[in-house]
Amino acid sequence: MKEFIEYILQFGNLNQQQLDLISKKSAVLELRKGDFFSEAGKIAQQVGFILEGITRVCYFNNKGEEITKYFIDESNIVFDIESFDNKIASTAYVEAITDCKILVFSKNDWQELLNTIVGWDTIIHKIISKALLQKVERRSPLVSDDATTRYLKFMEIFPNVINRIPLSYIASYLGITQSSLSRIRKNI
Amino acid sequence: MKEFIEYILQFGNLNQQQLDLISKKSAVLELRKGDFFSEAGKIAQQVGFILEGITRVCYFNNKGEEITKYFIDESNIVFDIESFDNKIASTAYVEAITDCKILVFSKNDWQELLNTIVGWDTIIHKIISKALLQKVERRSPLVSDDATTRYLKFMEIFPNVINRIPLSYIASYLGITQSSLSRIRKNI
DNA sequence: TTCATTTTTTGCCAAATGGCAAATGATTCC
DNA sequence: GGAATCATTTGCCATTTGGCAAAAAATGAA
Repeated sequence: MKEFIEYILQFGNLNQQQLDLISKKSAVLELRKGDFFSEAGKIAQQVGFILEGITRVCYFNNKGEEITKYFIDESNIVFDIESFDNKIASTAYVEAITDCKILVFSKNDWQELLNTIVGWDTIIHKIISKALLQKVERRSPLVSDDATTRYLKFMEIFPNVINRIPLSYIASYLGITQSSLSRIRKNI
Repeated sequence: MKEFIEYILQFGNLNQQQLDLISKKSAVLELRKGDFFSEAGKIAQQVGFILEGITRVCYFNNKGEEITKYFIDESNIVFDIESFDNKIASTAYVEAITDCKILVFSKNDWQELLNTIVGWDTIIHKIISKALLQKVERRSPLVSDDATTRYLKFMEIFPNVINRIPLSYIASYLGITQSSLSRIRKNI
């Protein structure tokens, strides 16, 4: 919980009473490696904040290949706004790729916090904007660089992910095959 | 202006008086092909809405190559939030790649609208979230598909851009060389 | 430890893409 | 119209990456 409080206070001020209320509405969800936080085809029902572990957001392309869109690790929000806000089916899976502890808020509680805490909506908007911007920035280099450069940038962006997850997920994130990535690593 | 009113009313309701105020604060900026709407290294000073024409957001990578991150065309917002909000130097250029008419709001006027019009901030947040989501969705396929598929998807996403801009920009957006794109087109 | 399973590396060859330069085509300006 | 400029296509060959399958290494369970 402490991590989450710290996180949100970056984006605006809240008093102790407000923080307590937020705290009271949250729960800790424990996922085993391989469990799903949310699934494609279902409407997102909760907002999460990763306390421990790594998740990946993925989908299946039209060839049936599983594509990793990005990773979400400690101290980041895991949240499918589009599905949550618009009540439409999610297009991606969020899978725990290590054991995870995730702070979660249900849809109802989340809404209640928005209605109760003055300024909470502004903080949330800032958090969401930042998270989305981050995603854009993390995807862009993947397009224009060659595979080796992409891998080097990946290591910069996710230094604490590299040795904790299978190579295949990284390859799928980088848009290359596992074999190619293995060869690329050998040459570094 | 009509286009902009229509655009914002998708995201929330405003009365005539409010719309008039918004109208009054806007100006029309005309750019010639090749002109910059904003430049890397400078702090974004305005919010734009494209009435006519196409712009591209681009930057130079560490090899000195010019990379097109994405295109922004008619009826879309052109806005570097990160630079605008945080008063930090922009990391990208926004270049008109056809002659453009852009509705612009200065930083001051924009701020004034936020302070004056109740509910404007919520609408803006929705607009920004949507624009950012769109960017993420437009970048993702570029990573995991082969070049031909990327080009086909590009044509779906930007049907009215293809024949109005040079091939080289599209190639740079797709992350391939102009020659490769030319060959790919021949095979379709 | 030992066996089974999963993950990673490697070899082979095919296919895709890049780099460079020249040829062709289109546009603009005088 | 003609010259200059810019955009696109093409040829040639080098390099990168993919596809497939087998070997090697790492991990986990009994």
